[in-house]
Amino acid sequence: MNDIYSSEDEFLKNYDPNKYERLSMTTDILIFSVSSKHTYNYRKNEKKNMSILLVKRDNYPFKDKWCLPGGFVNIDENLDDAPKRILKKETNIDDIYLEQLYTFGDINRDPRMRIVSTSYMALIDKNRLHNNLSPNSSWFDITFYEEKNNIVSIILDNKNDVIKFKIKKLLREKTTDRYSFKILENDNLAFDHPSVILAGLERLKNKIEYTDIVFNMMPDLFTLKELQQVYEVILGKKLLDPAFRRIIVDKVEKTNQMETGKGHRPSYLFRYKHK
Amino acid sequence: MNDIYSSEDEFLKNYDPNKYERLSMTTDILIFSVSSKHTYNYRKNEKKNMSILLVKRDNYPFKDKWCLPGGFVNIDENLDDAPKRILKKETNIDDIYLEQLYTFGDINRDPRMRIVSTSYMALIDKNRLHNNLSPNSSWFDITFYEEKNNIVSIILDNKNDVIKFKIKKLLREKTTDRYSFKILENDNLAFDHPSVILAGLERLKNKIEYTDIVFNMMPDLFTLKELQQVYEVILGKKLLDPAFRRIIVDKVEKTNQMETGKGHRPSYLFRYKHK
DNA sequence: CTAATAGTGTCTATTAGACAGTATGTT
DNA sequence: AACATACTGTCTAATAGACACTATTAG
Repeated sequence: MNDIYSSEDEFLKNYDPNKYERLSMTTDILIFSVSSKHTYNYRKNEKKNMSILLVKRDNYPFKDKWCLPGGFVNIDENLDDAPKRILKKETNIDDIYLEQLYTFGDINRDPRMRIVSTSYMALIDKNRLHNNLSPNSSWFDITFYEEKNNIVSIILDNKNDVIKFKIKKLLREKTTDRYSFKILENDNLAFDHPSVILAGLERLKNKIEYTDIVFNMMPDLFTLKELQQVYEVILGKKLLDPAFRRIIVDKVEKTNQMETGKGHRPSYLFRYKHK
Repeated sequence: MNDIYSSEDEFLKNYDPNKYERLSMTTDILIFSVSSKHTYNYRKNEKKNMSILLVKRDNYPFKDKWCLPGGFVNIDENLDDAPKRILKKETNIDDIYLEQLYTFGDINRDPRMRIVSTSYMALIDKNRLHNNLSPNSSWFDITFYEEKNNIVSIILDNKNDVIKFKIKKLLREKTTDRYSFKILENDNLAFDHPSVILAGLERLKNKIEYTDIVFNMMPDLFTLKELQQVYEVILGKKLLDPAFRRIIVDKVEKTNQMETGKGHRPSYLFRYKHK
């Protein structure tokens, strides 16, 4: 086993890449955005919601089920470049916020063969797409709530299909990993993608508190109430106006533009203040 | 490309796993622990420090350099099981805290071939090992400090060898990923392991504030000052005694045992209070 | 005018930071 | 007694939570 070579070059020349059986890698991308639910009272504000882009599979495995956008990592492509390539293909936009989330590598997570998948989370302002989506993809509104016993229910809805699943968060005493999830119920989402989505939602919930990533999902100009609603929907709780404004005030700058056409006092528009 | 099959079974039977060229995966493990530096004044307390276990490579590539313990992921092994197997081999202990850190997958990160590596972070109380280490591995004390311009200097020292490296944290406007690092200087550490170590230190620094993971590095019984010193060395700053005690008091329980043999007032010993 | 929301002032409660004091072992 | 550290009391500063008040628009 420990063959003896006189130099690194010689070693590399003789290296057998098949000493360990090789595997395939894919990447799955959580593309999160914010949606607005229209209300039929002209006075009332729209309701904000999180949404996620899913793709309908037109091929086996999991034919006709929904799944996260993704694909194989090419052999001559940096791991990080795979999600960028797919994101570009899917949205036709280059500069999208993207961060690595977690790598899922259970033996049987893919029925085809051994495939390890590194998931990424992308945040985008949906309006930048101008409905410029590939035909088999669709935005799903996200509703999620935590029941007792560390069970999380997630509902995805694109007005035609509703996808529901439940996941139990496993808290082991020692090898405690945040993303150790067990899928309890799942109808229509392919692979282990329910776990990936939950991992993403938890990352988002966590990072929104100590980073500025929300602004990647906001348009250039927004009201503070809109921003607050995005925080609220991600954190799953109401925030008090004065407290929220105290926290956010250093991150945004007021413009002299205002909303119009609302049946109530109009709000100033703000933009993200890069530091 | 879109072959037509009448069923998922038929599709799987005909699936060609070589449609995409396959690659190898490895895992690298950051095994963190706490060390104590003896002082030659009988009155003074020992100084605590973080330490990390490194292995001297006895084979190419990077022969005779130090690296993180790790190895190839087997084709019939869950991704998470690879670090567990290696950790068991390295320490002969089963129940070690372990969490996935990040997956590094640049094309040329390994001179042998295309290898993607998922790194894990393990936390252990060094005393559980009873110096039961494999002969080519060694604990290195960690010193790190952040210079200006997002440059971090890290020094690893095992009293025989000193390993120094500098890393620049890249903050890109859009695709901002925490672990986008550029290695500026590096003498003696193999592969991209400097980046892996920095990623681990940052994760630790972050998670110590909102989780109880520190206790995985502590012995069963410890003084509050020892615990405080571990916090201080991970966070890189001094903490005030009363403030620290206020925060920690709910997580520990006082025993009726005390230290002995110190040239000053002895401290009560505490243990972690699992909730 | 009214409904609905925007935006602010201020009081209180909680938490964090700072410092000084008292307590207690070994040599 | 002297040293070094353990541990606590308390004051102050900063932050978070709560509520109420004023402001402003479309219809």
